[in-house]
Amino acid sequence: MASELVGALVGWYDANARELPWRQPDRTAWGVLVSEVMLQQTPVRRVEPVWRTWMQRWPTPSDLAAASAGDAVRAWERLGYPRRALRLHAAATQIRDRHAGVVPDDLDELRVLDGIGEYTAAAVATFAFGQRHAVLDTNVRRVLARAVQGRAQAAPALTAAERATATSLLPDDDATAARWAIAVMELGALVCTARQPQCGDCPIADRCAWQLAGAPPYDGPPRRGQTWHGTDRQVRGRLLAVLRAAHRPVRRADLVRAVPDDDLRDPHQRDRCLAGLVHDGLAEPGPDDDTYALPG
DNA sequence: TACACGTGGAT
DNA sequence: TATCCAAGTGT
Repeated sequence: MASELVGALVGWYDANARELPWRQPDRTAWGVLVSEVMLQQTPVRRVEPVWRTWMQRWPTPSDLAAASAGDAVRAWERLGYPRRALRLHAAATQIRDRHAGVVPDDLDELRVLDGIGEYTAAAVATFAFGQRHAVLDTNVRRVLARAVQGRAQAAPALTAAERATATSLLPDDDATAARWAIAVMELGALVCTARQPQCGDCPIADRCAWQLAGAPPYDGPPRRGQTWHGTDRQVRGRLLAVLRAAHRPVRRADLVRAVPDDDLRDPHQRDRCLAGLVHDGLAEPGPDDDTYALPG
């Protein structure tokens, strides 16, 4: 029965998968790794053009490692969460120094690279190297929550039970498991979506536990919404946008102009955020202590 | 475990 | 307009 599920989903994927550059036959493991980091919390449409430019400029980990961290942050453009650019740069350096510039194909070796967590390590091992791993991202968790568990959405945090379910569904051989993994994720991205699932287009709707239960609404613990307006995150973003746009050190007065007092939640917010950016390695103070720039 | 961390499109 | 959501990770 599980094999029927696999066949239905893999067949659907072959007919409906998006053509993305990191899925092309000429893709590299590095390209897959870069795509996975960029796609963390950022939609495909916004990643694609940045990924193309990035890969043209830095076609191998060693190429990126030879650049400055600031160049990486600037090339990250407006994908968001710019610490990912810093970590990707650090991972490239680690790949150059510890793996002779070759992206490792071992799950545990991938997992300890900067910015590579449980999901991304499994994704690279699976999509770039065709291995057999449970790949649990938000899409897969939602599909399994519905199709297997019969619930409208997954729990707020990944559970051991979900890992066990995903592992139990994995086809035996590596190649099929890898195709299954990408197929489930694509179904979650295109059909079994969070807001308005297109169950009429779903290849497994007839055996979906959630559909068979009458599509009951979510009854788990509420998800905390992301706060935004007036937060440090917003102020950090505005400060960093100024540093990114400038190609020389920026005076404090220019940062004050970008984030005026009236926009602050408290009088110390701007200084606190600036210090936070410096602490995170996203900004560096100049020798005079009156200028800031992206890291060199 | 819960929270911090950017940005922009969709509803 | 406000809220939700998008291929998560680090602390």
